Amino acid sequence: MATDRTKEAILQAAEELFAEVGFSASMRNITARAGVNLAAVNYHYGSKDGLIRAVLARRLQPLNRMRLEQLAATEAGGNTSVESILDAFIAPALELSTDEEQGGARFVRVLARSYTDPTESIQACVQEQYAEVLERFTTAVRQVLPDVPAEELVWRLHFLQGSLSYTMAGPDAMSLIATCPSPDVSVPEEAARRLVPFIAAGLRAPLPKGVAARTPASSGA
Amino acid sequence: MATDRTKEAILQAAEELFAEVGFSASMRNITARAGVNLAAVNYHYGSKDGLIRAVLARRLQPLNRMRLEQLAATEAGGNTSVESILDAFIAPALELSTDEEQGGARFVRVLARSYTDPTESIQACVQEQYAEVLERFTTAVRQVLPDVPAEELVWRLHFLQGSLSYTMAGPDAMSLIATCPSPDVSVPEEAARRLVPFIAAGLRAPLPKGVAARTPASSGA
DNA sequence: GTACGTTTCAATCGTACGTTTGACAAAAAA
DNA sequence: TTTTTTGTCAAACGTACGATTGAAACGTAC
Repeated sequence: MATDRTKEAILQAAEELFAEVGFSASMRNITARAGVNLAAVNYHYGSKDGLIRAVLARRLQPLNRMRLEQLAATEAGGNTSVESILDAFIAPALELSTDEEQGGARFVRVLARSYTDPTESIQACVQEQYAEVLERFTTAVRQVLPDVPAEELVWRLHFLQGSLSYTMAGPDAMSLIATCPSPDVSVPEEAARRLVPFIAAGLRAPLPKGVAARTPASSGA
Repeated sequence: MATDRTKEAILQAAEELFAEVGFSASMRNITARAGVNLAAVNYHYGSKDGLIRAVLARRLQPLNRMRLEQLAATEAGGNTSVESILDAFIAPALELSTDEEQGGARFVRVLARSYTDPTESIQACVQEQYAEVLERFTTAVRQVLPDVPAEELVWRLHFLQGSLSYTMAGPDAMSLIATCPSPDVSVPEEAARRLVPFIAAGLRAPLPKGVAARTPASSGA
């Protein structure tokens, strides 16, 4: 069907422009780049909001599926190190970000933008896609690090999410140093390779004052 | 002068709305909340862009000054732990975020938003304000952790920045878990208290593969 | 009190936005 | 063939935006 090409072209153009200028990219810009009519967006996706959700869901769904699969494979293989669990979370994002046939680094930037965007529907979409993954990984890490309370673990996984999204969000944010060798964020591989040990150490960090450690017996109540 | 009240009211209203709905808040909303005329923004700040920069600069300038002062005091006192340096970076932000007479938690959210905003002038403003602080803290941490290469250190400080901004960006992003006790991000104190040990451990983490450790003698070339 | 720079105000400018419409063609179904 | 569905298209809709204007009100110095 010719309609599939139109729908795909819109997704592609939208993804590109969302990465370049953010979600405020106009539908006129998007449809112009896609080479389709302006009304096609509302016809195929109902609204601009629907388009944004479609752009996110197209990549997030396979990404999160891969994360869960790799986590399951890791657990089945008996590898219960923090690094292997973290790798199951980060590596699929890395693969996606280096696969140009998929969104490539482009979509990772879109994803990062979506995390801090105030728009309600974007937040809802991201949360919906992310909820299951976060829950699964929280319980997985909890088993490996039984001394860390559940609440603290959630915090730390959020710190991971923050570092990941901010780092991927764009070269602009990180090219602010003249005196130091500025890191090249355009290669997500580089970021992930450095991020994993950093986060692994953070997850193992001693608890902050006032947060009670959990003894292996008191996990119930 | 009565003009000071107008200028202040605009800053206040803008800060509030930027925290609530992002920088896309309209000038009509801002001036309506401030109880001033629409044209006052362009009169006092030249443009909406100028207003955004003014909102950021008003808080960032004192904040960064305090960070540098506290860092200098820490170094003068001979306390050269990673935690004390990190504290000099985070604690002033925390104090600002708990001081309701200053921006309070509100501004921290605005600040977090500014980090990931794609708008060029916002990026430029943040980078300008942040450059000196980042450089100073990089060299400070480098002295405490001489084995970590400069480039790696820049990466890790960016991870810190990412975690901080994402965590503060909004309660929405973090209230996505039903099964776990959801963290309360509306209290930045809470976030900072948990963030410091996390980041400190990350800074001390073993280097990723492929990143050569720096021997104390080979720091030159 | 008059003159002058500063600040406020209502009104309006032009532009860009997301969305809708109705005509039209092409394919599918009857 | 007729009917219906599906998709595309140019044009326009109403709204909201940032910015500007010129006149009015203010404070201040002479």
